[in-house]
Amino acid sequence: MTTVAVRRTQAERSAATRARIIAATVDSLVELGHAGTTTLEVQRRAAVSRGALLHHFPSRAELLVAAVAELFQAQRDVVGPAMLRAQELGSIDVGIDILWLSFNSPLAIAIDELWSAARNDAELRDALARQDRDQRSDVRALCAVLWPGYVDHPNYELALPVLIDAMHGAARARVVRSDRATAKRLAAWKELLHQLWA
Amino acid sequence: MTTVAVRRTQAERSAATRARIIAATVDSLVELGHAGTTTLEVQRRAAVSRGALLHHFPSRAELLVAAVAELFQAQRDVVGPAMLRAQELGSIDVGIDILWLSFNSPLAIAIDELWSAARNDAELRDALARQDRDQRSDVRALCAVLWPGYVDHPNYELALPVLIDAMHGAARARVVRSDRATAKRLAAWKELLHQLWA
DNA sequence: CCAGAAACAGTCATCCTTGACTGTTAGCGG
DNA sequence: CCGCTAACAGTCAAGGATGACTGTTTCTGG
Repeated sequence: MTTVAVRRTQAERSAATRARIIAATVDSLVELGHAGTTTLEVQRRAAVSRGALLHHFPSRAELLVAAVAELFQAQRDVVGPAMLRAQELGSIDVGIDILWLSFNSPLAIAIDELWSAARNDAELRDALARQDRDQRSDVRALCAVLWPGYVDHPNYELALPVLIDAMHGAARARVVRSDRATAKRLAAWKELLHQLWA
Repeated sequence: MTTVAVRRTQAERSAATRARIIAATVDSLVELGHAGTTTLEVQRRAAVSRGALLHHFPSRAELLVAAVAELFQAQRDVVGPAMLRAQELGSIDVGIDILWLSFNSPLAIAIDELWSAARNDAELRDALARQDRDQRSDVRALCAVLWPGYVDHPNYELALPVLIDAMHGAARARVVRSDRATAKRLAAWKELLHQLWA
């Protein structure tokens, strides 16, 4: 019984394996957190041998850093579709709902998990700092699309960072709070922007 | 050479050792994070034997839960003195500076570290959820003292949760951002409250 | 003053993780 | 078609963490 596998170039095989490994890493980060994401766990989830894993990522640190880059790219693909689906762009309320999505994706959770680890890992911290700068630009651009009518409002630059920080904080606090509390937050943010951008 | 140690009751000895262990745990949480806070590390810092540590806290989990309670109590003692030192209570700016203190103490960092771990530890999560409720009451009471002149303002209830969430988010983002960014945040919050509570 | 319990001390087996190491296969350039 | 290299497979040693276990000291109630 000979293998009748589809012939693939080495580059294709390699890329596929690498992608599987990173996807497994992200899944593990979401489900088990940074501490639970051992190289063995990733290896199991990706169904690769130890040799394959170590070949692509010589150390656990390099694996996580690679995951950072991947997460950043994937995060971009989360909000875009939501924006396209939104009928009534320009509304404060719809904009906040969409923006909140980007803090709720599994990717955001994985990134958050890495932030925690970064406090004691200089290499990871640098990687995340660079990624954070890029991501902030993205978010700013996103907001400009969400609320084109308000970008020139004198309170626009004031409210945006506060709103984003608040979402960060609320997303984090969700671990120990109820869903109802989160819903209240959403309402409060909408009310706040309505007042500030009146 | 007989020991000439001061005679202490068992309860005193026990309490002292227990306190040393918890203090060491908090220190380790701040310096090394949750993952780095092993029972061995705590044992070394507290200069106690393994038997002593395991006697007071049979498992690592119980140690961390005990640290939660201790942290909560200690957190209370951070802001109080700052409030007393403040000359000009009632001012928005001073109030924000003081409130921000409570997010900068080592204790806040340790608590944050435990929040990260709580996502994968039900026992810890429950302990933190209870503590979070208490702490939120405390913060509300603190704000009432900081801004007695605004508690009846129609926007008071609206602004407070947003401000606190934003501080949470900013405190967390500090890991990957500059101090200058933090200073900007402080200014923005002040400006925001000035507008909302005009 | 003494029996017993609480508070500590020190050691150990077990488990887990990590990355190094050796062996094998599949594709690519010449 | 052939030698080489990248891609993968599987095993292993070293280190560290955890909690169980046994032994010793210190206090307290009767």
